[in-house]
Amino acid sequence: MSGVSTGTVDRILHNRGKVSEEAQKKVENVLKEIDYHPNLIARSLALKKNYHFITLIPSFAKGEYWDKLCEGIDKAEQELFSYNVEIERMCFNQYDKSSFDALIPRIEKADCQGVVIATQFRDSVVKLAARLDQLQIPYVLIDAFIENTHCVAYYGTNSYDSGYIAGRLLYEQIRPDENIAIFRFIRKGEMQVTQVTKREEGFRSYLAERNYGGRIYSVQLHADETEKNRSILDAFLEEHREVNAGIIFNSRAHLLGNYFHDKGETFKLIGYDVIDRNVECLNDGSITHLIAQRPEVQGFNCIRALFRHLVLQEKVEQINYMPIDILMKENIKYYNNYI
Amino acid sequence: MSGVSTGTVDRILHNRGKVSEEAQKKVENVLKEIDYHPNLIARSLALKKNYHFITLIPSFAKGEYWDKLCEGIDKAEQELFSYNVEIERMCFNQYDKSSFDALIPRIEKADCQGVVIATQFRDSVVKLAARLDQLQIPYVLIDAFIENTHCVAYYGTNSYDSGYIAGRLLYEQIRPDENIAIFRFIRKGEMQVTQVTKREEGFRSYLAERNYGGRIYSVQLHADETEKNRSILDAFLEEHREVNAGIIFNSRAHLLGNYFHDKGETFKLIGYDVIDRNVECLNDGSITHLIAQRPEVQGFNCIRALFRHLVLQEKVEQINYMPIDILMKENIKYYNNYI
DNA sequence: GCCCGATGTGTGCGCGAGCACAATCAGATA
DNA sequence: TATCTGATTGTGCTCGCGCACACATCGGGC
Repeated sequence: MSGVSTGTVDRILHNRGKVSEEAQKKVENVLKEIDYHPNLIARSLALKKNYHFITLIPSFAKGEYWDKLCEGIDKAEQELFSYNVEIERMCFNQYDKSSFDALIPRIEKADCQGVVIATQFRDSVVKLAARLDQLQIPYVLIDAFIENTHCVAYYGTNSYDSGYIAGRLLYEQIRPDENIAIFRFIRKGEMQVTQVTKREEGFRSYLAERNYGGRIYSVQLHADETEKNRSILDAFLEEHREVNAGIIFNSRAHLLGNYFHDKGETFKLIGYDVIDRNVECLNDGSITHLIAQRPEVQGFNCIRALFRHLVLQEKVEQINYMPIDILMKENIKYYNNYI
Repeated sequence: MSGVSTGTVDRILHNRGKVSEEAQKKVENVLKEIDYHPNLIARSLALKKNYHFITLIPSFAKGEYWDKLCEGIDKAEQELFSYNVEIERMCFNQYDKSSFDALIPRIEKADCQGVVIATQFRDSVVKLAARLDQLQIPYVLIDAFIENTHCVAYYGTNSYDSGYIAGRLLYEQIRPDENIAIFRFIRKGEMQVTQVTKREEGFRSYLAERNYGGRIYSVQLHADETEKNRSILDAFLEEHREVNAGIIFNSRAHLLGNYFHDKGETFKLIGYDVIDRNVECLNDGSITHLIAQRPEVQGFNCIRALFRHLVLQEKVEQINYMPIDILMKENIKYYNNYI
């Protein structure tokens, strides 16, 4: 259209220089005129580049949070198959920082084009991020945002606000001076996750703003010790017969739900995360509300962010707070994986 | 790999016949061995087909439901640009069936490959669907599912259940015998939408199951007549001072929210749809809950369904109920357009 | 022995881009 | 005038696939 060869147009599009001003002008005019946009499909075909992404997330069992997140990653991988995007999944033990650290050298050697990182271990992530910055490998963070990094994108919820909402949900179910319980599961060697701390802060803030006048008991339970927990709970409830509402800030609400269900007692319980076992409790009434985000969407978006950044070269929003979803028995069945 | 030419492989892949059994075997073995999947990108490039989709939705103002839905459609169009997908938007007047009917011949003449239809006018949609079935043009329904059609997909919410949930949300805020109000906006010539009827059924069912003992008043208001409504509401609230909770089953909750806000009165109000004006009310406290679905996701998915069906030739789930989202002041700000 | 159609099989082009390399041209230099 | 040089510009191949068309082989009818 402008009377020059495709080679010249190519030079202009990618401004590789070596083009006369005259040609430049002519071509630019035509580009504007026809509102030219490169055909990304043809480009991807011609480039024939392979994209190797690595995901670094905690290992998981079927139906758990990270399993659902992985579903989203799988979906993204399928969808991007024809763009030669391949995803390598590396898992670490979320209760063992060293298992995370051990993966760092493997990533450096892997010759990958992008990394998705679950931010369980803040310091290690900062270290890894710095290394990736050096290597100019883009990365995406899931779960908690970490300021000192140059991540391409972050996907997670605002923990404080999700706790704040939990505050409202519980508060609306009790009298303004009714005592409540916060349940905690401690596992040997497991440190308190920031996320959980922040949720609790938000929760307490809401109650404080409402001038809530009850007492908040803290009940310590032990992961994987059902019998011991049973007696702790029995003792607690015996001592505090007036307490019939509580909250737990991680995804283990089902352990409590099962306890109350077995006992045939109704208790207003709020928990986090739509994992299969929590959903069962929601359905049988032993959990009243779940606060959640869509892990599948989160996983999908992480991969897509890398893809958009690298392949489509679009600008990706850096901080992406996931919507905070409120699930009850009545709407859980429609909480499908719309990706 | 199997010693035959690409032409033969092509014949086998598309089973166009004219292939010896021997060649067939050899090629199939290799295909299995390398787990062959066609490169959709290259295919789409080679086919160089243009896809012309038409959307048939009500006309809208900025920030309204259908506007948001259109955002999703825009997004899909952008994303599918390189696949030569083009979308023509046809709008009708949602209060005038004839405006819908008038578009039917235009669609028939338009030589399109797919249609998205908002199901305001059931009979007309059935007629159009039958015509499209004849022409073998796939179509997707939004809003209400209509049984007698062969739509490729349907995206919408279950109206009954979304009303049922509203029942719970309101019930939890009142005493079990406290009187409440259902507000309705009547517009001249506007017929009651099925969706609204179903929501009310669900709502009443919930209360009935709870053995709710209060009275449910029905308050008739008039769209576009603010002054008249003000006096109707003044009169109603004067007569029924005990009523301070209510619901409205369409997206016009903001009209009531504004009324209560102006009056400086607190009233527990539940409404539908995250449209801009409802969000303002949620934020200033004049609406307590909104029940919603993500219109952007819905719009996006409709187009994507046609794309997947026609271009990717994937199987698309026919009935897709959208999640029923519960929005409050505290979580509305995170209700972004994650597509 | 020749032409015929039927049945298999192979070849070449192009979709829209990227990229390496070849070609052209004007002016400077020997 | 012939050669060289640097600045431009053009050409040709490739990516993986679809498709039209050319080609080869074989048996049957005249």
